[in-house]
Amino acid sequence: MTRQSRSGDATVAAVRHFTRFFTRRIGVLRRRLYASPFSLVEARVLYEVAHHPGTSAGAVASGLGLDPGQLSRTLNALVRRGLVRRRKATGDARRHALETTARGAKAFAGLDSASRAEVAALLAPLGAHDRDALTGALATAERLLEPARPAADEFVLRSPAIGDMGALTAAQARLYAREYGWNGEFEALVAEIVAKFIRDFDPARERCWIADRRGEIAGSIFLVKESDKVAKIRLVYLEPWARGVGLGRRMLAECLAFARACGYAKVVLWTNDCLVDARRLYEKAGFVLVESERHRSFGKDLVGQSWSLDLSAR
Amino acid sequence: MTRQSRSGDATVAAVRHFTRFFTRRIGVLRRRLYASPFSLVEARVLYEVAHHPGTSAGAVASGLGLDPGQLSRTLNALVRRGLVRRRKATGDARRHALETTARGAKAFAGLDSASRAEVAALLAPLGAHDRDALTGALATAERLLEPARPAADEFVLRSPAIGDMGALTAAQARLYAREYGWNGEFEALVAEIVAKFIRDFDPARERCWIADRRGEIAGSIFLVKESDKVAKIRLVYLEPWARGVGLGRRMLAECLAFARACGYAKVVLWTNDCLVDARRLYEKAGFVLVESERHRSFGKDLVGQSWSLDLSAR
DNA sequence: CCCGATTAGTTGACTTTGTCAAATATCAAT
DNA sequence: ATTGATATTTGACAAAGTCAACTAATCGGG
Repeated sequence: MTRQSRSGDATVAAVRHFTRFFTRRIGVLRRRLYASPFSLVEARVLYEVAHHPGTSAGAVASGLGLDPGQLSRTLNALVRRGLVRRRKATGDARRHALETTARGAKAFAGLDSASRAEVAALLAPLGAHDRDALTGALATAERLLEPARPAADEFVLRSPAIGDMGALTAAQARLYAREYGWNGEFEALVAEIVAKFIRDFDPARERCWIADRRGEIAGSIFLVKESDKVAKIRLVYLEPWARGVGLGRRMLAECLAFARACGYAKVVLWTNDCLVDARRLYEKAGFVLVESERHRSFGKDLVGQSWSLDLSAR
Repeated sequence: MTRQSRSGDATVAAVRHFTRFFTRRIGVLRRRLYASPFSLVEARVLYEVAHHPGTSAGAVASGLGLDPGQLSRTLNALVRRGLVRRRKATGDARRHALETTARGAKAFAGLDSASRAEVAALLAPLGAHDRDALTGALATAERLLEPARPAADEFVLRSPAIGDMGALTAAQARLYAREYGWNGEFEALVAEIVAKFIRDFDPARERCWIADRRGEIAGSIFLVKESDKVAKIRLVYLEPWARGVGLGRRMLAECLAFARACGYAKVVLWTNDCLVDARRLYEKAGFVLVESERHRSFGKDLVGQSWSLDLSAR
């Protein structure tokens, strides 16, 4: 997937290249639509109205990037054909609430499934792995091109698949390298931890959760067995773009629920004091700081912290 | 980045979602062009002619996905304005060779740099890491959407950056899982090997090459020290889409040249007999099979092979 | 409650883009 | 030279996109 820091120019070139490529590729997809009785814009408007019943013309126009005038005319055509209804909106008489008629909904369903089939045909030659890779790549591209915070409900907590351990290693190594300047030593440490996790995995008492958004890894948390009564949380991380939507809390809660269900009496973890957000998370969950010691690791002077949570209390 | 096998439907939905997103995003970029005296199609045609001097109308039309008629008129407009020249092509009098005039080249340069600046502005909020991630993601997406074999000269051999070891681990684990059904044990092994490589790295006598195509990892090869006189090749792999363009040979050659320069007398490697392509590569480079033994690893019954190359001979 | 400024949407008058079929000029091969 | 293909142009439109003027409602003070 990645990378050696390239110049800004190279990225600009890559984006322009992709834009040209995709314009051509989309062009092909678009043209196909002409087997239907709808023009491309009509189909897009129908899609928008079908997906957001009750929207206003303005919302549709800005959602599709269309000129309000053009949209008005397109809507007229759809209304004339009995596919879309304009209804008085509640409160503001300037705007109309738009919705599809029964006929419009049916026409849209036809269009939609045709479009789906077309894309499915495009993807037919790809194997499962390539599909997953494509899904993730598109999610990454969109996230980076669109400066908007993802919604909490887009994240799924799932167990790891093959390759995820390596991907996690890469993600964490890169994250801490750019945020704190840690060196390859940290990547080696993570690689050793995940290798050990795979080798000694006890499915009944250990688990790993991957936070996944549209096929892109957003974070992780591991629970491993230290002894019969003590579990240890490891490799907690969250991509910066996935922070601030309560995902960390959710992951920790999931992890602790599992620890309780396993009958552990205590959960411990080790972290560094520079990871402020994570520390706050542990405190809120009831963890207490047990020990703190200076150490030199990953090319930096750090302060390691041991935290502990008593599960038998409560 | 990644993934847990999702249904075909989910990928279709992801592609459709991205198409809508990108259509809107491109729309914004396109409109900006209108500050110039060129229409969008004129600009695109000018771009194509400037980049491929001497092309024919047909080539431009199919390259941009334009109707030949539309293109003909657009060319007329550009010729009328003195920006493009039609010249008799050598051999075939039906087609004209197209090229920009001096004025056309100048106009194009202005457009081009404006477009570059615009994309650069779009990317301005991104840090180096995000830029690299975007570059790689776009390369992945394009590769998967366009069924065309990459050209040999697009691949660069470079040394690893932070995160590459984890990414390699993921890539190899996934590759061998889908091609040969190997399980997580293999991923653990790779993670251990890369961890050890980082920890014990001897820059004078060891090296790792990453094959990189447009920010996407396409393969790897490692040379590590076994003893003063013996080096070992490890973790050789090549993505299926990067095969068949002589890249494997190039990587092995690079690696062996380095081994020679280091003064090693012998290079050894261990592989499995099911990796047929790799074996052929080693044979061609002069390696001889030293030993072969059955073993059970990665959830499969395999035949391991030790190969050796004497560097002192020759 | 009224008044000016804003906002949502419509309409008219365009230009640009995209489509399709027919026409013209070669070319390649018998 | 004739025939069937290929490259490009032209004509006639349909669809998409732009821009400014216009209508009707709403909002935020006085």
